[in-house]
Amino acid sequence: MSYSIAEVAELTDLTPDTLRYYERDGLMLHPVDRSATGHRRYTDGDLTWINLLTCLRGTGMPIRDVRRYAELVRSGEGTEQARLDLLRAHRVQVLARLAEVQEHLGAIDRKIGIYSAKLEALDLERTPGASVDT
Amino acid sequence: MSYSIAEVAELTDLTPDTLRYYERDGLMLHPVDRSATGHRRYTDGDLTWINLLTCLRGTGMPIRDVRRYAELVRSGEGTEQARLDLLRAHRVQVLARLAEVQEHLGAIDRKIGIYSAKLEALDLERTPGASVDT
DNA sequence: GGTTGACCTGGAGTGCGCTCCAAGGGCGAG
DNA sequence: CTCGCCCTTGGAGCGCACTCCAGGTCAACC
Repeated sequence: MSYSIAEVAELTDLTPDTLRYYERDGLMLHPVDRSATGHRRYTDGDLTWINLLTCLRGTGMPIRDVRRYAELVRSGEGTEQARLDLLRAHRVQVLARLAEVQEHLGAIDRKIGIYSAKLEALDLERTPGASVDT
Repeated sequence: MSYSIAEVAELTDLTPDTLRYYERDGLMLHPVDRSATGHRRYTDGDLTWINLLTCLRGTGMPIRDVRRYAELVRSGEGTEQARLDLLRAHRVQVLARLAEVQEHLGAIDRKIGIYSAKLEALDLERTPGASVDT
């Protein structure tokens, strides 16, 4: 099975431009295969890889680190420890970032609570007969 | 109590440049007070506000939306519903983003698990007498 | 044979969020 | 009086990650 760039764009939620950009920038394991007319033909293996790219990018890994990871995989056996180190380091960063976001979100939630209470109080004022339990 | 820009930078983990940038860009509620010599003097109220800015920015709200929120607060009473709407919309986005990151992170964790197992197996191979429980 | 449409390439452009810089003011220490 | 320091302003520059464009190739269809 092989796919055109438009099909892959559809399947991965990336744009054709982004797919070409990733390839140029060394994020793919190999240059993508070409048809007789020079059009890209993506394999299932390519899709699997792009999926991993998406996970790394989607968790905020910078392009340059993704490229570094791709280079390690490309280098083949013997780089497993380095790959693992890279992924683990990234994992630590993501967890830290998640914790930070959750903390900030907590503060925002408290703010939302304050505004909600304020507005509800105003509502009750305007409709004095309304039930307290709504 | 009032603070120099350097002190605020220290307290908020922002740079003086960023603080000036936020002010220029309309993210502050008011232009910051100045000393007789034209130096910025931040109040405790300013600090509280910057803290909120940090929560919004730290959860990924774009500058332009933070500015919009600042404008609403500046406009005073009557904008509470709009502020609440803005915060709630942001909250929804943050939760969606968090879920996405967590999903991607799960995939990465599985990858880490695979590499860990692989490398552990290799280790055992190299040190045949080692205990299985380490 | 002309047109359409998908794709190609190299390179320029964009939006975001800072970040840095040059030129200058004011003030205390030596 | 000079030096060093902290601050001012307006404006330029930067890194990131795309995103867009011009000009061209090829195959298929009318």
